Amino acid sequence: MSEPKRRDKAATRTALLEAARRRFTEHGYDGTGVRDIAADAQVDATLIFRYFGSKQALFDEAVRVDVPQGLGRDGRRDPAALAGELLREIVFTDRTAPGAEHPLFVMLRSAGRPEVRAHLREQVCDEYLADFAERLPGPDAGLRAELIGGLLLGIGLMRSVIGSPALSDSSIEETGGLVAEMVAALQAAPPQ
Amino acid sequence: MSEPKRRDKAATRTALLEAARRRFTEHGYDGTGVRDIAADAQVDATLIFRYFGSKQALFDEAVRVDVPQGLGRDGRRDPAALAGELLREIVFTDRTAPGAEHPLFVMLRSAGRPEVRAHLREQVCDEYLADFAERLPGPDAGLRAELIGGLLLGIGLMRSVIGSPALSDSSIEETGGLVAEMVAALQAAPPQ
DNA sequence: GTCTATAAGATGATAGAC
DNA sequence: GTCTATCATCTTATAGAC
Repeated sequence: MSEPKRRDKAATRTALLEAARRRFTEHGYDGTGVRDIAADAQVDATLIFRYFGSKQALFDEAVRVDVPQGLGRDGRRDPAALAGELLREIVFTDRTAPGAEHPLFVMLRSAGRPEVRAHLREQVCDEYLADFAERLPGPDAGLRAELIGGLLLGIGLMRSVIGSPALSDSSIEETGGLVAEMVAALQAAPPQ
Repeated sequence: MSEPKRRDKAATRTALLEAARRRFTEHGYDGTGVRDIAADAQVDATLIFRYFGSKQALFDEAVRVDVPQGLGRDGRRDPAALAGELLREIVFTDRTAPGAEHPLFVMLRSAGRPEVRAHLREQVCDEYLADFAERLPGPDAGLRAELIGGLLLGIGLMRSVIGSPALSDSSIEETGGLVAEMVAALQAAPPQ
């Protein structure tokens, strides 16, 4: 028998991070124990504290995401195209991959914690939606931008947590085409 | 000093149910302890087991909702009007009221539990969205219906858990007008 | 670099006194 | 109809042996 364990700090860390992302995504922060994560990663639970300090710190690192700055900032993309990009980046990720669910949805499932909610609002409203508000007409541009955010988040929710049949099976082209129409309508809508 | 407590079974039960709905909505199933609920309701924690049997049973009763059957079944309402009704019923409830958040969002925050997810999918897809699919054109009517579901759920999410500024402050008329435009666009969209 | 043992506290749930 | 006391189990986290 070879070594009983991979004596490799980096590999252990990565394995823990991926297992954490999977567990937190599926069961939320409170529903996940450090023992569960460690078992999935096939390492000892105490290593979590050795490498990350605490369960909370592991969570923070597992859901950390760098929002792609200025998604269409150089080009003058219209809102529908922007929405399409976000749809691909956030919603239509390959969820068969190791820790592939987008961090936004991991946070959504752990939104019981106030700090997680604050982080979520910051990221969604201030980072992702800022570009939309600039490109939408009317005095209610902010509201329209948030409606687009709600649409994208809702689609992701239907696919990942609710598991609705049609959306879960649909291709990004199919869904993206319909979403583009909805966003275009929002752009054309008269002030309410 | 008068009686130390309201000796009233019905009142205690109701108080527990309302406190449970509030707690479960805000902190999710796992983030809520029976002691928390009892403290909010100002009764003893053991009464939860006396009246409901278990924490899980209390949760089930707290989130039970009767889907209004056949929302526009008698009238031949179009999807945009139907969406408006759901928006009012599900999203724009008065959240200052006692246990007012719609049960769907309580479930969403406790979606770590598989049974809750199943219940959620059943209610959203089979009950709420069935009426839409019938009224939408094209071979992808089911997909379009789920997009509407995602939009409504996403809007509720932005308001309740994310707390996005514009949507949270908006009136149902304002938001409803924009939602109607988006749903109409979905109705008019060519098959993808 | 990894594991054993354990601390210190919270959890859901029960039995029985009042 | 309500409360006290308690159980068994689970939690995060730490100290220290190997």
